[in-house]
Amino acid sequence: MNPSFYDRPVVEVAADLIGCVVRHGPCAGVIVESEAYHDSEPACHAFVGLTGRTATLFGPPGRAYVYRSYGIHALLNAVSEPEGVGAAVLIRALEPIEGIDVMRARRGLESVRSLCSGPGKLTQALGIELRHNGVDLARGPVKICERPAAWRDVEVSVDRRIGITKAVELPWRFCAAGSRFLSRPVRVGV
DNA sequence: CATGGGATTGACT
DNA sequence: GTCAATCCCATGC
Repeated sequence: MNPSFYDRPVVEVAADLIGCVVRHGPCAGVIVESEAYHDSEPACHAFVGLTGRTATLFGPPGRAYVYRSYGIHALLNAVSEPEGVGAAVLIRALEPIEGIDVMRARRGLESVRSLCSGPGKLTQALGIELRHNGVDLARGPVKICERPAAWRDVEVSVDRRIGITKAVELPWRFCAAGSRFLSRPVRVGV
């Protein structure tokens, strides 16, 4: 996927990434859940401005932003919008499609449904770590590729973001409608 | 230089 | 439902 794909409003990118494929080595999965973050709202790390931590977020679109959460988990984001704007799409869940036995070994689990059903889970399953911060998602080793044919016309549901304490009202969470591989169900009603 | 707060998960009541 | 694990980094003294 070209950098131009990411050089757009981050909310559009987040919605369009549903159905696309994340690859790392022998493992791959279809993105079924994503969230948008933008430096104009306080839930985004880039809200504090340009610092050592947020440099990747303000960098060129189409790179990976990987950071450690709660001291334990690595979370994968796709940097979006033009260079100079701090914005990224958090990849929150995948439907595993390749390298499932490798994922099982890394996660210590059998259930395919639980391998990638959360932002910390999918990085563990694919072997994505902090050292992948800044890699070009078009070149790898961590890559994001076009939607497979079966996902071309996937229906996307919208919801509020999960696990944040600020700007909770923004409807910036996107899910593949009806997917069984989400980190949490889509909230019905509002 | 010390401190505190997470874009989470899994284990346990 | 509750709660601890554990590390990076932004902030403030």
